[in-house]
Amino acid sequence: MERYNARDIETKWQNLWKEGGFYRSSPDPARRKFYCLEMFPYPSGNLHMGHVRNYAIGDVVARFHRMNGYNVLHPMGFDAFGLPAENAAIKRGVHPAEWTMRNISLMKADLEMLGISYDWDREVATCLPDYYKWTQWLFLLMYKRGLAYKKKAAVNWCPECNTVLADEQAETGKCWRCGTPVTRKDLDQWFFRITDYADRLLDDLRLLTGWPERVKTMQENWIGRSEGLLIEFPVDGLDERIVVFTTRADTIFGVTFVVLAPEHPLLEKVTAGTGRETAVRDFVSRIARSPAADRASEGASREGLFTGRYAVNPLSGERVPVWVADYVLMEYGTGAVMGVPAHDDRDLDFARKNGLPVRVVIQDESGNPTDEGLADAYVGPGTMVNSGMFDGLESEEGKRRVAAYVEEKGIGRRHVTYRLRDWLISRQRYWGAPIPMVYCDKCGVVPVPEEHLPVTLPKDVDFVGAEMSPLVSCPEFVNTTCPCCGEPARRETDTMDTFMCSSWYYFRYTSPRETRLPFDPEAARYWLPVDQYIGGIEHAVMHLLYSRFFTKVLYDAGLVDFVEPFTNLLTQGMVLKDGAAMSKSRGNIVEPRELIERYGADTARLFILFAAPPEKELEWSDRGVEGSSRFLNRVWRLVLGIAGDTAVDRQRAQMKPVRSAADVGAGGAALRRLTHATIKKVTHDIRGRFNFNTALSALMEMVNGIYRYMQECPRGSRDQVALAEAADSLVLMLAPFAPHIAEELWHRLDHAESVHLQPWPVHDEEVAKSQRITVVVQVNGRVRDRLEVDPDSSAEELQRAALESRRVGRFLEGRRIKKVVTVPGKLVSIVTE
RNA sequence: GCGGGUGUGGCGGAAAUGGCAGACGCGCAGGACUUAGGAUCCUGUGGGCGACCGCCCUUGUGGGUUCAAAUCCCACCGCCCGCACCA
Repeated sequence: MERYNARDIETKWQNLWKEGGFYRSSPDPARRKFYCLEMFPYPSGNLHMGHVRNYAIGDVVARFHRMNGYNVLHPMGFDAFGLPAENAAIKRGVHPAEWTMRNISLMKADLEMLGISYDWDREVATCLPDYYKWTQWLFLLMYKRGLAYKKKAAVNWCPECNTVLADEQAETGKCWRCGTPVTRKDLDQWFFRITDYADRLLDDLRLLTGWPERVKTMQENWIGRSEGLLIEFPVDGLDERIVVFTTRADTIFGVTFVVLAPEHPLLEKVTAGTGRETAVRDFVSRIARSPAADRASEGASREGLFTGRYAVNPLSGERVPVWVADYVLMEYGTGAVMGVPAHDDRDLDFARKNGLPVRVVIQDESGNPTDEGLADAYVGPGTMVNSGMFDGLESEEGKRRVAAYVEEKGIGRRHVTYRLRDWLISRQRYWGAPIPMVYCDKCGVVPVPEEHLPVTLPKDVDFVGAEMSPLVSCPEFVNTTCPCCGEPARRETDTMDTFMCSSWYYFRYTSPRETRLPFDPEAARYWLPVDQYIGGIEHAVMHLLYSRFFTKVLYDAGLVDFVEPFTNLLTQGMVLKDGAAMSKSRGNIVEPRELIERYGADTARLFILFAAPPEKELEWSDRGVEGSSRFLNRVWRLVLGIAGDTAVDRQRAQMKPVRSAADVGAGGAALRRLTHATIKKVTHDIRGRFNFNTALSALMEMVNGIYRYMQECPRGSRDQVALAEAADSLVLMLAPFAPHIAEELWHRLDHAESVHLQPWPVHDEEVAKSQRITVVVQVNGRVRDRLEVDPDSSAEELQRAALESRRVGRFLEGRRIKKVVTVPGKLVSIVTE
């Protein structure tokens, strides 16, 4: 028999699919659409296993839906702006554009080699002018809507990448890309007012029923909505008020000090005239120099200094000292906190270090804690004590009453604050979309008019690393004329965060050659939102939050009619080897290209889909790969054997249900049952739950079953109808997983059309149903016998059969039956005394 | 610390709603075919006992609910991930 040669088959079909434009898609209002999207890659030059897994999963989803009659959009492109290209330019002298475009073609070749069903006509690369023109257009949209603004702020700076980072990109005090601890820098930067959308980004998480709970929780925590109270503390001896934010208004009588952040604008004024000016200034500059990561960690020292000034507790009238300390962050709340050491861990730590008093104002039912017996801060709920007119109130009620009181007196108000900060989008790098703004001495900051877009990146620049965008030293780029007055002006030299490019690419795919707008609203209305988005969990906050924000802005601008871009989200697990993520330094990398060259794309895809469910981590196994290869070989030989079995006239069953007993020969009924039960199981596993591993195991069982049938029935007595149906069904169901071998075998089974254009097989419930099923009989919870019965046996019949069983009888001897539970189709459970 | 996840044979992993634990695959053992096989095909494979007839134990640990628990409840332990001075 002809051997299975994966590589030959794969290149053959890939070429034919390409020529036939097989996976091209266009809107068709008459058909249900399905937008299947995988996160597009950064073109680093080579595909890694994580990509393969991502795209293999996506391809099953896309192909499955196509076979189920959906009009499927399945595009691919490249997130092509970014630092590695620029670093390559500095290191090796290659131009970032050249480096990137070469990598794109390399990766595209890898993707094609995998046989993923992309509509390549819709390919986008974010670094091309006809794409980034629209990224710039969207920046202008943000600007017009008052959502883009420039401000000087202390921002995260990565000394390795030589650029600033958004908060989301410096999550643990380290650069998301290179892991270098970030430092603080005061810079004039462009921001997007994502905080204006904080509530909607939070509330609309409820709409995302197709998202993993985990991702929603991460976003919820990141947005960090917190309800509380702003309260003014007048400064003793000055006409100034320190405004603090607190979520624990019920503890206000426990305030024994007030703390300002080192960057607090009032600090200098407060300190002035106290004789402590120098000490405070020295302290502040020392803190400013320390790494941001140190300051932002809980284990840090909590250093502070008395400012020499006092503030007045607006409720108790008590004078409390004003301190400055590193543990208070200017970025959160008001940059000032009221110190309640008895009921806050950090305040207690700080108070103990600095000899400040501690006063308990909340106690539980048993009157704890007390000032004397306080070991740890008591942060739980309780009753207010030592709190004047509020004594005796339960803490939640106390919060409300204090808030009402403060608002009535005009010394504060209820306030909601967020952890989320505005999105810093400036980058001091070359390889990004230029921010389309111009600085004119006369007109100030002026946006580039839409009709002048794109602001093109100049090709000739000096990349030698500096702390400023290489564009600064490119006079042809910088020098321009003011769009308002026509006088000489300077261009903005920072480029945009690449996350901006990736926040809207799924819109562009719907009409990638649109020239009047970033996307054709008509096409977007048909295709969007994305029905299934698939990618890594690492983007849970960054990319996915930004994309949601963009979508909401586009909605507000009337460009789209939905508020969430991704209806269903699947976060695939990592690919591990020897228990750890594949990495160069660890030396545990498996190269997809080598794998494909050795076993073929179908084997590679099959193994990845079989080894673990998509959401879980996948432990790589070279042996497992061999197993998948063996399975495909088994399928190959089986189907070819059936196709070549000309002993009897072959009839195509075409999934028609059995009409009469005459349709089915010896053993044919059992084979048909296997076929239809497998169709049922595989369909269910793919559709609802993406359990590709169990779907594949069902196909393996089916193959085993067909082999058994062949072995049990000699050549002449086989049921050709049932066999043809089995082979057809098997190949059809294999098509989404291993598209090349399925296509080849489909043609070998004498079908003229592509397997990928066939409808997904439908099972017949009657045929799938077993004639006999096993019902277990338990005595006192232990299985004592198994009954082979008709699936429709009634409870009474089952019970009678169970009690008649000799095996069961042995365990019933001398005992009285107390109870019998019968579940038809499942079991009979007998309980004795 | 807070939030989320996870724990099942030698390994990857199965067990829709509580109802035969260990599907499928890998590995291993034995056999068949072979000059040979690391190809292919059969058989066996959680642990223990035992006249292949079976019995007992077993889903991180300890309790509980139930005729029945990997699955539900309570407490604990391990590992993984995210956030982490957020007032």
